[in-house]
Amino acid sequence: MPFRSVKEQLDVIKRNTVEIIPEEELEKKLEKSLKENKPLIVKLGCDPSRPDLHIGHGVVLQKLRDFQDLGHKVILIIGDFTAMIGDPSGKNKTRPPLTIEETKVNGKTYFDQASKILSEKNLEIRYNSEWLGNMTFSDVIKLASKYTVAQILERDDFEKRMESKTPISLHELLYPLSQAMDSVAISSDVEIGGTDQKFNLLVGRAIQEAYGQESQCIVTCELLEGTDGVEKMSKSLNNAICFTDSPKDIFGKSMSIPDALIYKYFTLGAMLSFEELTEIKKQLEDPSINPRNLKVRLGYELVKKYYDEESANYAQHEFETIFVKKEVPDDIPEFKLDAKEVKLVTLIKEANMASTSSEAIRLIKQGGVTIDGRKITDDKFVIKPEKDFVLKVGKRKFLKVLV
RNA sequence: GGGUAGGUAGCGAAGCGGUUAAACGCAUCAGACUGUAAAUCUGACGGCUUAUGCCUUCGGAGGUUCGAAUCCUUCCCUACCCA
Repeated sequence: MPFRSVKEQLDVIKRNTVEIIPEEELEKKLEKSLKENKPLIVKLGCDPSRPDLHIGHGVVLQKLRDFQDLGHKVILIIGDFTAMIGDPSGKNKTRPPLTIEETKVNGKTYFDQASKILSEKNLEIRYNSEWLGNMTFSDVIKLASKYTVAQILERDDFEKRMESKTPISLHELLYPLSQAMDSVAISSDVEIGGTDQKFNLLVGRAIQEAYGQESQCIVTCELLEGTDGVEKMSKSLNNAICFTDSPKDIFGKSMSIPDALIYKYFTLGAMLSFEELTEIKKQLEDPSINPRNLKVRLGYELVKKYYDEESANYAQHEFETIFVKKEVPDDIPEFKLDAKEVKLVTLIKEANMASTSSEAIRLIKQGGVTIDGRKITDDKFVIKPEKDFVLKVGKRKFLKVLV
């Protein structure tokens, strides 16, 4: 398949990226690829210890997709072997290592989710245990000799951990090197990652060179803040909009982001076209337009991107019903009640509306529980239902109880 | 190898023999309010079918005591300084 001109390709590649290092080299690679009609090898490393993808990952995956659409070959590396080390980034703590089996399962999950964005064309998946698992100790020593302690310790995470006196295990220092080895193994031309991966990606360049290869170019993408607006998006920080979230959740979570983040989410999350973004920007600056309405649009666009238009409409409708009109949504889970009478606490717990009875009691006492819209604050309340009823626990848990 | 400081609930961090299920902050959840699952304010925040009751928690295991997160012994783990 014919490639587009270098300039056109660069335009696509540059969109929503932070840095291309070094840009001239990428240009040369693209020229060469065009001349020889040979696709570039584009690498993305995936961490199977955290298989829950969120829209922050979406930014990077979309970039990968761009490369696919430009006709290049994308290799997704499932870091099943490196997961046994645990990437020291993100959390300033040593991560619990995973077994190879766990990482295999997670890798599959990762891929399933990633295919919401990636195309099947021009895609290859490799597990890095394939080559890292076969390295002998002397191979490791050879690899380790290519980089210095001072260079490794330059990495931001390590520096911070040294400062705060949190432990760094020796094997964690090897993480950037093993990731670099992946680049050597597949002779990647380009590696993509979030800006937090910059260090690792650069190590890849150095190690490839040390192994007699041409260095990869690196393309970094912006990180998306989580719904709290402060920390970067991460499942463990509970501020992530995940690929696997229900349309309802994606919508609701979008509504909960701070106003300042609206534009960024439209750009990086929903990835609207340039024209649409300009329009959004204009609306954001217009004081007569309620930012809430833009968030409604955002929620809609995100659901549309990750599900479809119908789900988006539905999620929006549900949100309006529950939170604006404060009504019961159309579609709520059902629970068949067998007994003639039951304590409310028991029912809440058994229907999984609360995880413990203490929690159920708390919810009742705090006025968070209603039956058919009637607030129940007596924690000893016993239900003797004659007909079906709707139980509401907290803000957004509904249950239709069938008698 | 020598020394010092530590390991407390989801996280951070007080407490250092009794009224301590354990201050405080963050996170979480609920209520009020609203433009929203935003912000703010208020409250809850170990478990038990609910009890001025019982059970389980302060790195692990023992011990002293009427009583231990707090004292002792021992083991495990971490950081820092010196070598």
